[in-house]
Amino acid sequence: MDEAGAEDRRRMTDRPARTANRPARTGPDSRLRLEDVAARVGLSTASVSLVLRGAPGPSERTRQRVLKAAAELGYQPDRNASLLARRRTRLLGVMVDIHSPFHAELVEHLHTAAEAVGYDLALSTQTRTRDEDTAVETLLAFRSEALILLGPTAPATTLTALDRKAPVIAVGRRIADADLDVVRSADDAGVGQIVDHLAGLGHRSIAYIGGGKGVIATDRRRGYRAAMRRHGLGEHVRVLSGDHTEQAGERAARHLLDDGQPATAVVAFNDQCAIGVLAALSRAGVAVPDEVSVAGYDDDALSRLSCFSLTTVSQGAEEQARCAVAAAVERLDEGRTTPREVVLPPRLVVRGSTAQAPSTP
Amino acid sequence: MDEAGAEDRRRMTDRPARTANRPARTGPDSRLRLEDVAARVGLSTASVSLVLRGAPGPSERTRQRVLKAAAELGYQPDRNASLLARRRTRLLGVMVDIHSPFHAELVEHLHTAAEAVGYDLALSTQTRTRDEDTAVETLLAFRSEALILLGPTAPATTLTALDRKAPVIAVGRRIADADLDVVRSADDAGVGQIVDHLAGLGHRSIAYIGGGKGVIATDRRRGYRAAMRRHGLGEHVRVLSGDHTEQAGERAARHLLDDGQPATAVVAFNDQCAIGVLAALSRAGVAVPDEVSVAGYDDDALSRLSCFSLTTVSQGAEEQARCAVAAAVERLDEGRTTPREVVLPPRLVVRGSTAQAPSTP
DNA sequence: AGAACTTTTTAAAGCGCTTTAAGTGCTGGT
DNA sequence: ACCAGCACTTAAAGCGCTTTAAAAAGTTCT
Repeated sequence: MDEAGAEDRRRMTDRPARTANRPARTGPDSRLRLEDVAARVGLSTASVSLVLRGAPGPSERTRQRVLKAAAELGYQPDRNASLLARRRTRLLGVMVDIHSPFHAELVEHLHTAAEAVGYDLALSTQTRTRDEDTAVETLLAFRSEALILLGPTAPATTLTALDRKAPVIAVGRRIADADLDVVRSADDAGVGQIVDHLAGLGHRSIAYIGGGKGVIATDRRRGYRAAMRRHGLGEHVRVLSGDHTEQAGERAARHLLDDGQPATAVVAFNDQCAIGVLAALSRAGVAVPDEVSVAGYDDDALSRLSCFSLTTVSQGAEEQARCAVAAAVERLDEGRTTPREVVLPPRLVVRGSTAQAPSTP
Repeated sequence: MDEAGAEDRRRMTDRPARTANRPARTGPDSRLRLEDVAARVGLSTASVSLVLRGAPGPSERTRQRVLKAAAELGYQPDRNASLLARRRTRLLGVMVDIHSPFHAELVEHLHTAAEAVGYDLALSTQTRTRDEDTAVETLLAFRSEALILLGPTAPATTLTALDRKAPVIAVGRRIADADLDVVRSADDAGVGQIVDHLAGLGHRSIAYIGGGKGVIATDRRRGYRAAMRRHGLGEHVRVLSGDHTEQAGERAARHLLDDGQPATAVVAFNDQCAIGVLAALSRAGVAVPDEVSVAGYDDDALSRLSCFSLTTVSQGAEEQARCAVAAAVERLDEGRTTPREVVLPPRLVVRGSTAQAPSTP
């Protein structure tokens, strides 16, 4: 009875039953459909759909039979069709710079965070040959419901415009006057923690190597100044110009060495730059951390190398990822419409490049 | 006339015309449909579809009007719906380890290569918390037509099984006896080039630090042995055990130093390991490259740092990416069914860590 | 046994797009 | 006039799934 019913039903579809004569090696169009498994158990596609999504309704018996059949057939639902049918895609579009190790970490945590709330991730990368716009277009074409942009460089106006197509969550960059969600870490506080750490070790002459004039660089520099003053070291404030490169670090370090009054500690804009400092000091025969302490920022993979063992600041990728996903969910599922900025405290990572200030006899 | 027609047509759909009362801030379900732009110009969706895909048929006048309307409305096609309707997705699923800089480069080139042949990329990453299976499942759920797996670690049997669902192209790893496409670089030849380079600089005592017992490590070690023999340096062959880490490099380097007869050149399994060697040598006061030359493998970002300036071997990401996409296209569009292995020659990158062998007086 | 529910199951209408067969007008030839 | 032939256009049938309203099958209670 059951079987006969199944046969009839199959014949009702006007497409030939592909299941029967499927070639061993399947081409692009050879996948099983919901209907195939429905036919197998002699039920409607509706029931099968219900079971497969764990929706309430089907009886236990039906449930078992369907699951068994689906497993035997190796059925795999077509996400596209499914998403087209429900009105939602439950897809979060993530733009990353695939060359950035920090973004890599973020993506890792975004995955887990998104999964927890039943969302999927669509990844699109911006590279030297593929700009932000293209990446975002792709994300939109996949019908991402929200856009999580890691370190976007587009101007605030562009982002605001984009936000009208889908909620935008900018991660890692402070964005002035844009009407959108921002998740970032407190760069000033991060540098502040480094200065606290060094001051606690007895350092007084703590120099800073800046990172240029970007938003982030400005914040970090401000954090340095504020922390120095907080420790009553206002007169020791010393900012050298630099950028995010190793070369800048080397240059700045040489400047310091050539000076009459070298610092006992150097804080660099980021890890790359700090490594330049290390290189220059080592070349000059200055011992780190015995004579000079050095600190970076970002907790790059670099800073973990035993030959550097750099004290640095970690940006808390996991927390940022969680907040970004939470922000997206609030927008999509909880109807929040007013933009929100989340600023997270970074975390000091003490390694071997900082130590007690040399005793000044 | 035109306008009235448009009105009628719009009313024919039983969904309320969303275009009219769309909220300023669009929710997940607020996008324009093909029908909206069709209504705007008073044409059928079929014509609009034709125009938008640049298909032949529509007249120039129609073409212009449609394009104009689409632009004005800011229409963006729904990729999902579109892909569901054609039977193809033209999507290549790419599994990457998002933490790998080399994969990052590959992805970059995969993008351009895929675009050139009209394919799109779906990215899915494997991480510490997300295994290969999950990543591949995602790719399949998006209905990728082929799977490009970067550095897959799954056993050959698993990959072969997977290949029956969609053509699999394994990149970067030699896979014995699996019935699938492989694109990789010739690891043995790469190490051979390093040895050639060093031998050409007059080195005779060239030691090698192995990378364990993986497929790649085996190939590289074989390449070292073969090259040494080719240069008549068979009796100088010296393989130290190691792995892919900095620590292994340090350990091996200390071994060499403690030995009575240290080598004048050290070739490491990879860059990380080579950097461990550099660290150990520097600590021991041995000058690189004046006393000892050091070389790595992979052309990591690390090796480019000026403080290392490591001679190494680049794997030619671009070429590998091109070949991987080409392989996928052959499978999908040209009906190739027999597996093919593409082995590309790597490229020596000479930097500052290798130099003329010290004259032995 | 039949009413009044409750639990399961399903038919059918889409989702937004592509595609094909069938139109609809126009030429121009006879 | 009439028809063949051409250039466009479009109605309609899907793609594989979800969802809803309604039918079918079971229960329980008088």
